Amino acid sequence: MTIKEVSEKFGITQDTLRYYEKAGILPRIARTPGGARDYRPEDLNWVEHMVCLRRAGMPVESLVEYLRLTQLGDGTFPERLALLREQRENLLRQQEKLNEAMDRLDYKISRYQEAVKTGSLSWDHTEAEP
Amino acid sequence: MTIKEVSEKFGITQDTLRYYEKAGILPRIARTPGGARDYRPEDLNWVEHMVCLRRAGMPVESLVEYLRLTQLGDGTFPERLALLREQRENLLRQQEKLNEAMDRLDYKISRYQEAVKTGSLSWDHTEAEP
DNA sequence: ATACTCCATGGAGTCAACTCCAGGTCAAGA
DNA sequence: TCTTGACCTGGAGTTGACTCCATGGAGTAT
Repeated sequence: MTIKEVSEKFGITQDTLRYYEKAGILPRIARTPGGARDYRPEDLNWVEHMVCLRRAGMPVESLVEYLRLTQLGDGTFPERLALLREQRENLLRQQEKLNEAMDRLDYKISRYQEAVKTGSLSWDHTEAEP
Repeated sequence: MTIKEVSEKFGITQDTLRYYEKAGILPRIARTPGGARDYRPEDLNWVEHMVCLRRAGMPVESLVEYLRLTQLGDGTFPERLALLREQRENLLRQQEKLNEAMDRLDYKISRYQEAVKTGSLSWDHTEAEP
């Protein structure tokens, strides 16, 4: 599969794919005789995995380490497990922050809806207008 | 309240607080006769609000607009509502990405746990090892 | 042979959001 | 009065993650 097809399949640019490979979160992709990247099915799985984790905000640096361990073979299962657990904790913290912000937004939205309907905002000690 | 106290209260640096003010996501903070910032209780509410939304990844730019509208008065309720709704959509999308990544991590973690126990990883078509 | 399109590389540039720093003011304590 | 510590400002520097660009090779259609 060409880089163009892969970039379209996953909705990221070709530049990003090349950057990921250089950065080390994708393995060295096979080349055609002419030198063009030729993504194999296993590569696509890994690309999808990385794209998903990146979209959730996992740092490239951690993913580099993860690929490195994976390529070192089965002996690194415990380290990989530790790394994934740590990242899971990070995602969990991120989820909490999102939920907190979501609650705030929902509260504000409901207040503004009210205000738009009645034309004024009744005072509330939880308000934070400067 | 001094900038030091505020920074400790919310776990952000003094530099960040000054940056937020300059960037326009905090209102102009009152000063002591000597020129030092003196955060009032309403300021603290707003700071908390901004810190919470920033932690969830809401862009500074949107928050600037939000503060601007707020300071323009009650006539901007509809715009503020629209802005908050838009940001709510963003958080929702972010939540979905997080959930997707979380599922992947959990799956991987369970597989690695198994592997660490048995000493090997049985093959699985959903695997994405490069 | 020419043109066109896709792809490669190395390196520079961009962007958001801080973070750090130099040089200076101010108030309180020894 | 001198020192110390917290604070000020404007501006430069950093970080992470891309994104863009100039230049050049390959493969295909005319």
